[in-house]
Amino acid sequence: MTTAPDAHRSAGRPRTAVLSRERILAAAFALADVRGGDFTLAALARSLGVRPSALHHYFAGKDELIAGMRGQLTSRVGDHGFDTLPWHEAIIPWARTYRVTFGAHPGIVAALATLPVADEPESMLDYERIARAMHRDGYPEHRIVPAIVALESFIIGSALDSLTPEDNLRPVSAPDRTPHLTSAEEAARAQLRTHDRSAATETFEFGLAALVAGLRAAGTAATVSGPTESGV
Amino acid sequence: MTTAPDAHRSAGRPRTAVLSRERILAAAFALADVRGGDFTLAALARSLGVRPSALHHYFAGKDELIAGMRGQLTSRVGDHGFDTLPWHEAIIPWARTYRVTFGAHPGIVAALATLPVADEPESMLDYERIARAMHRDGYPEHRIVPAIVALESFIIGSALDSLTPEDNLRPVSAPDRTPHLTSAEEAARAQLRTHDRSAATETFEFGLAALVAGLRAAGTAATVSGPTESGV
DNA sequence: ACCTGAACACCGTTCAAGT
DNA sequence: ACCTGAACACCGTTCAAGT
Repeated sequence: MTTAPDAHRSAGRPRTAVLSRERILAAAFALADVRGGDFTLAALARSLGVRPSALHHYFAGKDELIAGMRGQLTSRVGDHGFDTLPWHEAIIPWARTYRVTFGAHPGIVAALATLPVADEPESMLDYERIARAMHRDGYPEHRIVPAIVALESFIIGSALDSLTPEDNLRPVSAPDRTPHLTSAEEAARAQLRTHDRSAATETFEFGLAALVAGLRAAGTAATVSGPTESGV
Repeated sequence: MTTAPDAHRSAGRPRTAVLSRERILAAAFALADVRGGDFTLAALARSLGVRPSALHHYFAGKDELIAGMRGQLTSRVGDHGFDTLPWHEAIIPWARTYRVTFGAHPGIVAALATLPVADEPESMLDYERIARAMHRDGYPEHRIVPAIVALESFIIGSALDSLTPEDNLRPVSAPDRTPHLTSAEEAARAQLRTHDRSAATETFEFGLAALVAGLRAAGTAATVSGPTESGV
């Protein structure tokens, strides 16, 4: 929370611009970091010592601001050795970074996940690296995009999961009505103590390894079955 | 959009109650069905021919309303033969239903995914069925909950993905800068024409099969590796 | 008990007015 | 060009007042 450097600034154009896309984005991330804090343009303007209307000079609206944040986050994820490692190895640190990068801003993940990716160059170059590595490693051409999107869905879902209160799935209310779930929960909890990781992170690592292994195997298998759209 | 049966109702208590939790929830789902429509209490009240403040008689606030919707959706998912089929078979139709049930309400998925699951009995009984089946099939006790949560993360992420515009990942802007991604996208698109499914559904089926296969294999493998929390 | 109507403290966005 | 300040059309929530 940056305090206003000059709270009672006079009207009219300042001698030197107090705002910039960079400064606004930085303040926006700082605002999105706080947990329960509602991510509003009013609060953002307040933290910058400025009126809300001033923000519209740099971003057309709230959606464009969030899109800007998303673009900056995507470019932060960066490369993870896709050129030197097999795709199924390089994808692991990439997925980890992706999850913590997006999960680090509780006030905004939902908006980031929901907002249509308006064809960002950053995302495209990110995907291109992965697609190239998978192609090089002989992954079936028509399954490359589905595999990447499936991974992304899991990562986004995991980022959202990491924001829920810790004891989310713990059946406190009626342990006698959910005996198997309760004992499974306890077993998982006991296992957790041997690691330096949260339950959400442990689950993510477990699921990620499983998904990547499954995607790898599917890259060499014959076909995938399932019902038609109209049959659902 | 239900129109008000009596738009200019007089003030004071009506002879017979015009609202109920059931009626409000039904109208809320109808409202959440429309794509771009903002899900507001004002719009909900309007569709019920009632003032916004009247809703607070049945739900403490917007969050409680959404929690009520979530509970109703969860109980709709229901059983899918976990008692008679192996968990890795019964889980497939369960996951499909889960995704379409939550994905059917664009205006609300993000809120559903974000809102902390306040210990709903419906969810707990749902998870109990799965946990019992996995336990019966010899799945390692401490991995049952992580497996379920990983699946749920994938499903939530896929539900969000299914709401984005169709050509989301298609690199329209600079196909020459993303050659591998572009050709992979085209190959996937060609493959898609042979099925009666959307790209999102195809990806979901592919990823689901891979994840379940991976989780199954992890249930018989030795250990899962990964970095510690502090090392991320 | 069940709803209206007014009130409160907010939103995001637009736009004339100042320098 | 860059910001303020007022204005607009909204929000969700509270609460006295009516029947």
